[in-house]
Amino acid sequence: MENERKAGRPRSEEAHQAILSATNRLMEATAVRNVTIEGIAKEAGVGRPTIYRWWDSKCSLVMDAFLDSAAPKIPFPKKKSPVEAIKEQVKRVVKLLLGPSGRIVAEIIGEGQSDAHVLEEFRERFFSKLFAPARAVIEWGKETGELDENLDTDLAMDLIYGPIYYRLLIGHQPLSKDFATVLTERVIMALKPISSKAL
Amino acid sequence: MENERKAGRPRSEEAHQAILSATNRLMEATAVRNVTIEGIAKEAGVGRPTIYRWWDSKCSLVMDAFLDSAAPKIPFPKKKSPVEAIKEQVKRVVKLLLGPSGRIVAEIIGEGQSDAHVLEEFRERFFSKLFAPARAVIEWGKETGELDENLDTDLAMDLIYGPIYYRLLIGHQPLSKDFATVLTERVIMALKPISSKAL
Amino acid sequence: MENERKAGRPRSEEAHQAILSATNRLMEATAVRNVTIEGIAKEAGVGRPTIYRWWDSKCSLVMDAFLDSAAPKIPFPKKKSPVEAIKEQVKRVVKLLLGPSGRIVAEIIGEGQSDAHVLEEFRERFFSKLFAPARAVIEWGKETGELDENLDTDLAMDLIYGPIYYRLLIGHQPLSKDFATVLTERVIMALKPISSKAL
Amino acid sequence: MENERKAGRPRSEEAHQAILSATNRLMEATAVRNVTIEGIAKEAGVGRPTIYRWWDSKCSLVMDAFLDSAAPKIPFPKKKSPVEAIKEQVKRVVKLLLGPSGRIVAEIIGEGQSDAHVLEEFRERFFSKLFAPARAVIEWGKETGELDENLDTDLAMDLIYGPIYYRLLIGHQPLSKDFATVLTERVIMALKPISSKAL
DNA sequence: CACTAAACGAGACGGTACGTCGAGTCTTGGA
DNA sequence: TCCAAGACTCGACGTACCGTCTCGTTTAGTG
Repeated sequence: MENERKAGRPRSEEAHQAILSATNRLMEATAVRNVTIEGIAKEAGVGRPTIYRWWDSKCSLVMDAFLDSAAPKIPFPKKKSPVEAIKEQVKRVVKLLLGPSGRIVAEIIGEGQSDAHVLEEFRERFFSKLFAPARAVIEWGKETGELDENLDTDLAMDLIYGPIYYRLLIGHQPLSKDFATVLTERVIMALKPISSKAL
Repeated sequence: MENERKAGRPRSEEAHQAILSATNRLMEATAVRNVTIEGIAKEAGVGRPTIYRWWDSKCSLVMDAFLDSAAPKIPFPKKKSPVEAIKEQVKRVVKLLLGPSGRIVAEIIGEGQSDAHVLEEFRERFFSKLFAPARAVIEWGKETGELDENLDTDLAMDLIYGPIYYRLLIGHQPLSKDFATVLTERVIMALKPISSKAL
Repeated sequence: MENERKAGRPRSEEAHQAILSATNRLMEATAVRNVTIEGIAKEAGVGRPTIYRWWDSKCSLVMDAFLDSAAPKIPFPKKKSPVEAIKEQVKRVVKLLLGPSGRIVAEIIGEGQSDAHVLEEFRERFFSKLFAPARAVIEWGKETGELDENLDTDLAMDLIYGPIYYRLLIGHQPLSKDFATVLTERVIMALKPISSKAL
Repeated sequence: MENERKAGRPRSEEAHQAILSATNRLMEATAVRNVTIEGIAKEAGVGRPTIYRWWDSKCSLVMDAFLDSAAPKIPFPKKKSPVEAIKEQVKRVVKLLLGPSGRIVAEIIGEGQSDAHVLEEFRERFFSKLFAPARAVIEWGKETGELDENLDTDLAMDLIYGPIYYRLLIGHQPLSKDFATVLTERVIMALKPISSKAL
């Protein structure tokens, strides 16, 4: 009833996966920029039209492939306090970006600068998923009073993660665990209730 | 003495400028990604080899062209206090990035994600120049005591400008004058002496 | 007893005819060369494999379709004399080739140049059928003495029909009724008993 | 003065010849139909665009290649009489078509059935050149009175060469030297003055 | 003042990858 | 068992740029 496909050979899940994993292999081996549809087809042992049948651009394929494999699960551990939770999460994000995913994330964002679709997909499918828990923690902090209740959550997110992506993308200074530590220490100061200053 | 070229037709400054301005015109018209050497040559009325003679890649040409024209001079006005100076400068940077240069900067950074040269040139020729005064202001603030004297200047830079570039590059939230205002208000809190905490 | 098919869905005569007539429609609309199996399947509302099940190549399908519809019946009228009969028949062949079938015949022969099967099928199924009566007339003429009794029938056929197909295929001069007339007048001269020359 | 090309790298005669001879090699090895631009490029060690720069279709390339190499010089020997000359020339044409050129000629004509350009080029560049002398001989025969002075030269050409190409293209009977002989013997009868009949 | 040598425009070169089309095969579910 | 639908691999298509390579033509400065 809800089955819309009436007839026809069903999509080959085998080919589908072969394409995704070939894409991932190539993304790890070379710059995303230099990954070509042709190369993916060859690596996957698949006809090029098969790729074009299911993805309308290299970008959506790259996104799919990235999310399919590297798509990082950053489990958000319940911590005793919001501040502790933030510290912990920043550590994990930095750790993730220090790994091979970091370069790929950066390159995808890079591609996105000249292709709005990529950026949009990236935000919707990777970003918002990854950061939803972080937003929740900030809200939690605002409720408990540990963070300024007037704090704009979007701004808070940018204060925390902006510097991280900044370093990732500009590369003027390396990302590192230590950076994560000192960053959070400082940034937390900006998130606390202003009243404390009044003391 | 160091002049090695003895004879021969000297480099045509005319062609040089034609190439740079053609590049700028094209960068404004389309994505940097889609600017081609071929297109530049045609637009400039110049042979392709002439471009390759003087630039070894599209990227360095793009950088040169960008710096040649759009290269923003952000004059750093002396202000009564470091904090005021920071606020003022952030406002100007955001204003700059809101203009047409913003997209180009973003695209260059984007290209840089798959080409280390671009990123390096970008940092050396645009970035460090643009932000040298900002660093100076932070140092000044540390001296006057308005900012924490133990503050790492690099970290401070990232705290201030990270969120801006983050928004520029990810596009999850728009850059705006208001953002500049609230951003600095918050971020300044993170830069102040921790002594207040000692209370 | 001779029915070997025990069970299963019987062959759809409907589909069979749909394919043939779709092919004819397309052959009339475009060059045989540009008729594709894909196009036929779509036009006939039929799956591509169904076509491959019954015809092993586009060529045999095209032949079948051509014979199925356009396959010209050139009824051979009994005439008082062999020479009259030849004249009459040439007229009819030319008339046929001047019509839409002419182009299709030419195109099939054209395809045949790079595919021996086509040519063979064409000869066996179209050609020999069409020209069997003509051969009979020539034999008749040889018997009555109107034509040279030593005349090789194959040669005679080529003398008569060669020039017609020559014009059809090369196109250096147009086929026409007049051509048919003058052609036969001349060619008959070559078929008569040589003895007449001895006079 | 008549030099129109002002600047730019001149066309590589090397590449030009490599393409032509590669095409010829492939045409001899496989059906013209199955010769691909890609294959030619590879065989010639040449980039595909180089071919497209100079030929707008496979057909014109094939024609050029054919004329470049196989382009048969059928020297027309002066004979004592027109009839002898015709016999001699028919022999040579048949001999030519019996060789490897025959198949290629047939295939080109075949391609021409679905592409008017090919046929036109074929007629203009191969056909008319090849047959100009034959026409001259017929005219000569008409002048000397050996051939019917009222004979239409076009028709005469078709009577002579029609049967040959007919066999070449239909393949119902083989071309052969003997065929050439008996053909001319008969066909000459049709070309002689009709007056003989009056006797 | 002629000569020389570098830089110029033009554009052809061998390539790579693009996105599309059609061929012929294979695999479903339904009739 | 046959059908429609349609996904599959394969390979050629014609195009856009790439970066390199001649060409013949300026155009300074040197000898």
